[in-house]
Amino acid sequence: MTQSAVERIRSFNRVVTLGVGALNDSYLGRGRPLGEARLLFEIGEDGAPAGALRTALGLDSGYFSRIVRSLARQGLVAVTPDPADRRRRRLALTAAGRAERAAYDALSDDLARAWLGGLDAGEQARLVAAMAEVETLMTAARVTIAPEPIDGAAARACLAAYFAELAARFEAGFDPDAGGAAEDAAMTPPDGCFLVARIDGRPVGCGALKPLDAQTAEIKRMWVAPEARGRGLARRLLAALEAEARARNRHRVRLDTNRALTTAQAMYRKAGYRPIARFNDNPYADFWFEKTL
Amino acid sequence: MTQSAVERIRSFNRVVTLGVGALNDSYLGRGRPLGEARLLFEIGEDGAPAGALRTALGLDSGYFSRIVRSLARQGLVAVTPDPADRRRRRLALTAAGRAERAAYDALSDDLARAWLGGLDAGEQARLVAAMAEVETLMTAARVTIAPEPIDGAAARACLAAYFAELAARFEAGFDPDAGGAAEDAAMTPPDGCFLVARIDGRPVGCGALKPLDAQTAEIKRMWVAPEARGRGLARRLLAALEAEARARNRHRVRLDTNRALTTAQAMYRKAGYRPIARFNDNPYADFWFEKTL
DNA sequence: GTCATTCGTTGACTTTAGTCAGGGAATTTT
DNA sequence: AAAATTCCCTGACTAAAGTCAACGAATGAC
Repeated sequence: MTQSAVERIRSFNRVVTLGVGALNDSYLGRGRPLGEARLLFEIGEDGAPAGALRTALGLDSGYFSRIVRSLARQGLVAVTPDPADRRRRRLALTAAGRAERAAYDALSDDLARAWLGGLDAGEQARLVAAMAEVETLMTAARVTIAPEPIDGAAARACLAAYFAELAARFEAGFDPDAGGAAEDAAMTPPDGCFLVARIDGRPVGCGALKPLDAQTAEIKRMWVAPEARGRGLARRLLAALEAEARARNRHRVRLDTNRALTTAQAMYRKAGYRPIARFNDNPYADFWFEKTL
Repeated sequence: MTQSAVERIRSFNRVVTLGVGALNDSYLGRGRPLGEARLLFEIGEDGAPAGALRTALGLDSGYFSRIVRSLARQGLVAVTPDPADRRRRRLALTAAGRAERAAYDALSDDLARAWLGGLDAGEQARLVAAMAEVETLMTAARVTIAPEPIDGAAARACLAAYFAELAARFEAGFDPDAGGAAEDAAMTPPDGCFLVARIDGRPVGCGALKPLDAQTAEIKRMWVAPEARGRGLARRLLAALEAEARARNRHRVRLDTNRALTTAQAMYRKAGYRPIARFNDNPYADFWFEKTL
C-alpha cells in the first residue's frame, strides 16, 4: 500500500465529508434532531425489532428508548410488543412516519441534484460510475472472514440459504441430508473448519474445510449471498480456506462442483485449480478439482 | 438527470457516511471534542488569522473563542496579536500542537489502511482511481470560474501566491517586477481578462489572457492553489481562457512555461498545445506552446 | 418454584455544540 | 476629535447527545 493511496483517501474524505455534512444539515431543516431522523431511516418498510435497531445505530439503551418515545409521541412510529417474547418491542412506521421519511428522501434527492447540477451529462455519468465503483470496493473492504461454529446461528442461516439455492439450481434437485450429519463434525476444529464472511456483522457467505487424508483437505459449502456477489468475495473465501488448509499442514486441496454452477468453475480455474478424476462419491458432483498449495 | 443517478448518490451517501462516521469516531478516541480537532487541522503549518479560521469552520465567534482558549490552555496553540492590527489574532500550532495533529493524521492513516486492507493491489488501485474521480467531479461541481478585476482582493491574493511559488521553484528565483506593471493593463477587459476560480467562494486559482496580435492571445498567470490540485481545475481554467480568447475573435493562443513546471507542460500537451519556437523574450520561459482554436 | 438473565424504561446526571446579547479595545470613517 | 465599525471575549443561556445506575417485567435455567 503506497503512501499516495493513503493521501488520496484522506483527500477524498475531506471532500466527501462536506457533502455528508450538507446532507445532515439539510435533515435538520425538518426541525427534528438527527438521531430521530436516523432512526426513521433505519426502521425499514416492514418495521424491525427495537434491539436490532439499537445495536445498528450503536446507541445506549436509555437514549434509544427516549428517541423512540419521542417519535411515538409524534405519531410517526408504532411500538408493539413482540408476541413471542413480550420483553421485546417491534418498531414500525405509521402512515405519517412513512410520509415523513419520504420528505427526508426528497431533501436527500435535492442535495443529490445540487451535486450533479454543475456538471454536464458526460461528467454526471462519470460521477455516477465512479461512485458505484467506490461503493462496491468500500463494501468489499468491510468484509470479515472468520471461523465460526458450524452450528451457530450465522452458519445455519448461510447453509440453509446455500441448500435452498442448490435445490433450485441443480437439475436433479438437492437433498441436504444425502451427505449425512457426520459431515458437520468433519468441518469442525481442529481438523476442519467452517468460515463465515460478514459485511458489517451481517453474514453474507460461507465455506468449509474438512480433512481427506494427511496431505489433503477438501473444500465444501462455498456460498456467497446473492446481494454480495460480483465483488470478489468467493475468491477471498477460497483464499482463506486455503490458508486454513496450510495451517493444518495440508499441501493439497480438492473440491467438487456441479455443472450448473458455471461461474464457480471459472472462479476455481482462475484461482489455480486443475481438473482431476473423480475422488469421491458425491452424487451431485460433475467436476473435481485440485490445487497444490 | 435520471432518477437512477439520484438513487446511486443516495446509496453512495449511505456507504460513505459509514466511513466518515468511523473517522470522526476515531478522532474522538483522543479524548478531545471534534470541534477542537477540526480547528487543529484547519490551522496550517504556518498558522492563520483567527477570523479566517472562524469563517472557514463556520462557527459563532463566541464558540470559536472558547475552543481556541481550550486549545491554548492545553498548550497546543499559540495566540499572538497581529502586529498590523492589534484587534486581530493569529493562531499557530506549538510543537506540542504539531505532534498532536500528527497523532490525528496517524489515526486517519490507520483508517485508510483499514479501508484498503481487505483489498488486493488491483482493487486498491481501482478504489483510489474511483475516489479520485469522485473527488474531482464533486469538487468540479462546486467550482465557479469568472472574470474579476486584476486588482481585486482575490486576484491579488492568487497572484501573490503564484509569484511566491515561482520564486521558490525556479532555479534562478523569480522577480515579479521583471514583467512590468504594464502587463496588468493588458490583462484587463475588453482586450484581455483575468479569471479567478473559486470553490465555495474561496479563491483557488487564476489565469489571465492578454492580446498578442489580431489573431493571437497569450495565456499568462495560470495558477491553481496547492490544496485544489489534481482535480482537473487547471484544465477547466485553460478551457475557460480559450473560450475568452474565442470570444475576442482570436483563433490562436500561445503560452510559455518554465522547465521546473513539468506537470503544467504535460497538461498543456494533453490539452492540445504544440511546442513552438520562442515567441517572446520572457527570461523565465524555457518552452513555448501554441494551440489553434 | 426459585434464581439469574435479558429487555426495555426511567431519573439523574455530564459533555458537546451552538446561540445571543453585551462590552472593551483597536481601527476606520466622518 | 467624535462616531461608527470591526474584532474578539465573556456571561448566560438552550438543545442535543450521550452515560450511568437503578428498576420492573418477562423469560430461561436449574
